[in-house]
Amino acid sequence: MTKGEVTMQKIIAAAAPIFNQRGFAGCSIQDVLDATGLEKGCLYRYFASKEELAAAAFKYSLAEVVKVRTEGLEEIENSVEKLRYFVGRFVETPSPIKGGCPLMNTAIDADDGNPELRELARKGVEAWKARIEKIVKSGMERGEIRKEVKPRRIANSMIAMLEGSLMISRTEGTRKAMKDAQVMLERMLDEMSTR
Amino acid sequence: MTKGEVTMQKIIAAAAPIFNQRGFAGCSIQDVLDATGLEKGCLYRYFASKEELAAAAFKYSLAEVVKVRTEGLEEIENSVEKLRYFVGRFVETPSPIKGGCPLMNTAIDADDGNPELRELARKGVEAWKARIEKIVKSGMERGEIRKEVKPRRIANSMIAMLEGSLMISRTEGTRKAMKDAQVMLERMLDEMSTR
Amino acid sequence: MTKGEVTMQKIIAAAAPIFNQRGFAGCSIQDVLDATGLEKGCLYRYFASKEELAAAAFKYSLAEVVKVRTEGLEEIENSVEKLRYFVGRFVETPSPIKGGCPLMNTAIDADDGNPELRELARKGVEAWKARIEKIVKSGMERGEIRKEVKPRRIANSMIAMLEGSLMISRTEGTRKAMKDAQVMLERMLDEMSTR
Amino acid sequence: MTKGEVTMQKIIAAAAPIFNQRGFAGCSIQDVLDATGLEKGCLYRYFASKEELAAAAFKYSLAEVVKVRTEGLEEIENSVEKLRYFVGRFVETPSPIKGGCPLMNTAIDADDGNPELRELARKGVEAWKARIEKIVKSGMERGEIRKEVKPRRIANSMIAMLEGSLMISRTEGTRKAMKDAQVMLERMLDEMSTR
DNA sequence: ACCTACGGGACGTCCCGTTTAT
DNA sequence: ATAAACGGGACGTCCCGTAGGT
Repeated sequence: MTKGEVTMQKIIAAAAPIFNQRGFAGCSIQDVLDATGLEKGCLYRYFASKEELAAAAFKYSLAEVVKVRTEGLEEIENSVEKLRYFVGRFVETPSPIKGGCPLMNTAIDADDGNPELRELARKGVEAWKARIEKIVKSGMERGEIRKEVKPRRIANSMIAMLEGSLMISRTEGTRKAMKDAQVMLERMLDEMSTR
Repeated sequence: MTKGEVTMQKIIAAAAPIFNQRGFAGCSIQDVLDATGLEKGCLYRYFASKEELAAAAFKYSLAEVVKVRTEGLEEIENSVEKLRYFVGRFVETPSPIKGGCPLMNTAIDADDGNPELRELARKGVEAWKARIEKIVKSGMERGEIRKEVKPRRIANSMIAMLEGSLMISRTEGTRKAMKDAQVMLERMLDEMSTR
Repeated sequence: MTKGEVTMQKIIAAAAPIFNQRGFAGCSIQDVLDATGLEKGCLYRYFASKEELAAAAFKYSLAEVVKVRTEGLEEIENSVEKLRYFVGRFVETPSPIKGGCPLMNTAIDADDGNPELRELARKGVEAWKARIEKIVKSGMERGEIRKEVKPRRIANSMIAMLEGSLMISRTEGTRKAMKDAQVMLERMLDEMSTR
Repeated sequence: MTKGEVTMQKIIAAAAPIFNQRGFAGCSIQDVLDATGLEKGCLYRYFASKEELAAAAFKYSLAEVVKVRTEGLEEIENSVEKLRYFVGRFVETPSPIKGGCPLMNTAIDADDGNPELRELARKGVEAWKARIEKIVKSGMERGEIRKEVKPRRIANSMIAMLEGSLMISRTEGTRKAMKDAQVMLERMLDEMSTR
């Protein structure tokens, strides 16, 4: 890793929580510079524009969040348990990037204007859904999940419930909504299980 | 309504979709002015600051959204049907203010900084939850809803599912996620019903 | 004086010693901003470029210097005494603008490039020479100064001696060179006097 | 002279007029490079910093100037003639380094900040003064110069007059001021002569 | 209600001085 | 000796939010 790459990563890591907390329009390049101790000329060597920096920061944030939320997931074999584990992990683990879930933040923040960010958020949701759908499908093949279940609907419901309750929890400043979501989702998982 | 009040309302109505779409930091007072045809000096006769304008715009947006989502609700007597109606209405009726659900937008946008807006969003969520909880409780009293049900959990789940799926739908550009949410919520309502 | 004019003067007064000390290329707009407490956007409302600001600052510096050096000059009637007074004043009074004589500084600093500043310095020297020449000529008319004297040569010699010795004094950090110049110039004045 | 020394001298000779014309802050290392056809990395093999290069360039400029101004001086025996010759040479010979007298330029340019250059300029003035004082003193010993004369005052006056008039001449674009200085200085020399 | 004045500050470009690798 | 990489930072434009004056 060259010195420049280190610097670039440093910038991204510093920018990620700033963009995640304050949104694209709500923070300035100067805020990022202050957080890194670097100067403008340096930053613009690595990122052609604020948009590009925001995109890199979002990718980083999303990767960090995914890493933390899926840690230990592969070691579980049973698909229902996998989903249950995933729900628990989401509910218990706070976002490693300050400012909450970058996927939701960016989806909302970039919804109008900033097509690049918007597209990245879209892909993030899509990949998440695909991952859940795959688990459900494989569970059906393995006979762990009932045949009538619609994988896409499960994926949408899980994500919606988790993100939605996260939003409520953040505005309320309590974890209650997330706990409620967990109960409901576990009930859903029980119902679709063949056991 | 005096002439001044008309002007004020005109400004608010113009500002609402702009703030809702682009967020507080993402749009300028000039954007609002352009939408009204008025000039800066005039706006400052009615609103002391951008924050104040944004707060007024949010209150307006929220009121509009609540009106549209609860229209016809009071005419339904059965509490389960009431909730079912509400879900349907949410899923089918787009936000009357451009830019999606102002509650979610503002909750996310104002999460860091802008305490006034943040507080307004909090109250909005709180009121919504209270309304649902009240319906559930009255349903329990009326024997329409099973006793084991936790009103708060129902409220949280409904709102989380609806807002979460709304977010997915917006990033995807499809209504699928919302339809899925509706199916799951109706299933939930069936289960809690005494019938 | 409008608020803007006050601000403009504040900027000029802050910029004058900075440019005078560090030269045009040797200082930055930011240095001036720091000295005023203002921000860039504000400064560029009043000055279109660094060059323009430097020109205004130089004009101000020169005017201050001239004011201080010629104070009390008009009350003296005899032309030789006038010149003597002027020499004394120059030797004893330090530049009111930090950084030494702005005329010499700018003449040297702007000698290559920066034609506007260069021209201002030229005019400054010209005016100074003209003033001295005028005193000499009037002295000749009044019979106080000998007829053979060449006014231009007196002007050139006085200015050269004063500015040259000022330069020496500054590099040495002593006032000796200036005192020596004073002695020589007074001797010169004695010789050209008819008394 | 090794190959490296040749390169070093080439750089210095190229840098001298550039620094002398534009000042330390007013020119860039790239300007020097362009004048030599070399590349940056190469220059930094010979000079550790811009300051160091500027110091070397100044030393070179000063040596060149002194050489040219004192050429033929030693062959003159009479001290008054020596001084007269010196004045003439100064007035008639332009600086061999473009941009005027490096001593004055550097004295002004480095007056604030850049202590190394400042010190070099100081030493340059000091040496010049010492040289003139020595001639005066030896003239007094030899009986060519009157006893009442103050060597230091003569040195200061000569340098001040010459440098001061040089400054005037450069801003005016005429040689008049220098010629006037020459006349005055020769008159001064006549007066101090015992003949 | 309009219009202009005002100070603030973000953005991005350019290039500088220096270091490193070749 | 060349050339690319690196961090620093100056410059100037644009527009923002706000205040006054008309």
